[in-house]
Amino acid sequence: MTLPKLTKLELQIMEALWTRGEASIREIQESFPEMKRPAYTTIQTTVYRLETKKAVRRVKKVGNFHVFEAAVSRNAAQRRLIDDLMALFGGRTQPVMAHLIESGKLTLEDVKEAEKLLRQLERKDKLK
Amino acid sequence: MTLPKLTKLELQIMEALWTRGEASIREIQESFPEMKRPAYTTIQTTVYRLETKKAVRRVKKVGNFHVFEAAVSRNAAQRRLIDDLMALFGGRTQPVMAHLIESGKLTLEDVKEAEKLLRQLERKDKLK
DNA sequence: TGACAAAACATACAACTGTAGTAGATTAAC
DNA sequence: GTTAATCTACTACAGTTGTATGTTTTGTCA
Repeated sequence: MTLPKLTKLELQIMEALWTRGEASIREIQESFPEMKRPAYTTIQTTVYRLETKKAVRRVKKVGNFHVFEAAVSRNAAQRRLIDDLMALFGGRTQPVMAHLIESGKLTLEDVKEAEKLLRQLERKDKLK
Repeated sequence: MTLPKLTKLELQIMEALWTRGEASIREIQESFPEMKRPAYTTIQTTVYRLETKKAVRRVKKVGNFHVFEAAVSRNAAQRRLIDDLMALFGGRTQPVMAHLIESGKLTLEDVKEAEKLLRQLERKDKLK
């Protein structure tokens, strides 16, 4: 059972659920910056679709509205995004890194941090 | 004039053009691994759409077939892909790096390489 | 030069996505 | 209880993408 592919809007909705834990359609809608807030029913339809994809589930009903929560973790969803991108690059990280650097998004600190993480991981691997 | 968003199939077609320089529909089609080779007309339709998007142009006609070439660079297209992904992460590279590391795609060499690149860039910046 | 092969071009169509309107149900508020 | 606000559930529709078919054009070779 692989986790579904999520679109941009779907991800924004998931983001609201991930940060809040639970939310109603209205709350999700209001989490969008006022200037680019889709109609209530747009959010609703998309949440329903997420439900069909098993990315979201309803947890309870309060008053006359339902409360939803994420059924897939942020981590898994993000991993999926990155894996998909990497597949487009034939799994090679080098071009990706190069682009990140050229565009100035990757700083020396980021890289140092990454290096630390890697060394930690290495140690852990040795233990087993 | 921003460069168009390309889908997976479109990118695969572009890849064929980027590596070959020029190619006919037939050649593009045959660049796909036999087991997952779309029909000739599928490629054709998609190339036409790429033409509409100005990502591809026809350079000449040889015999009764057209020869196409990429009208956007691999570099620009890849940059676009990564920018789009980064936007989903709010521009923060950290989570992306973390995922790459966790999934074992990013090695210590990769990171060292990135560091070198960064230092070079830094020097260049100082000069101006 | 006429038949055949290959390519081009136009058209189609279903799935998916973003978008939203409407009708009817539910709840809250007097 | 009646009404106003809010939700839900259903329906719709246009743009994009992957897929392909059918028809027309072009080129080649006997």
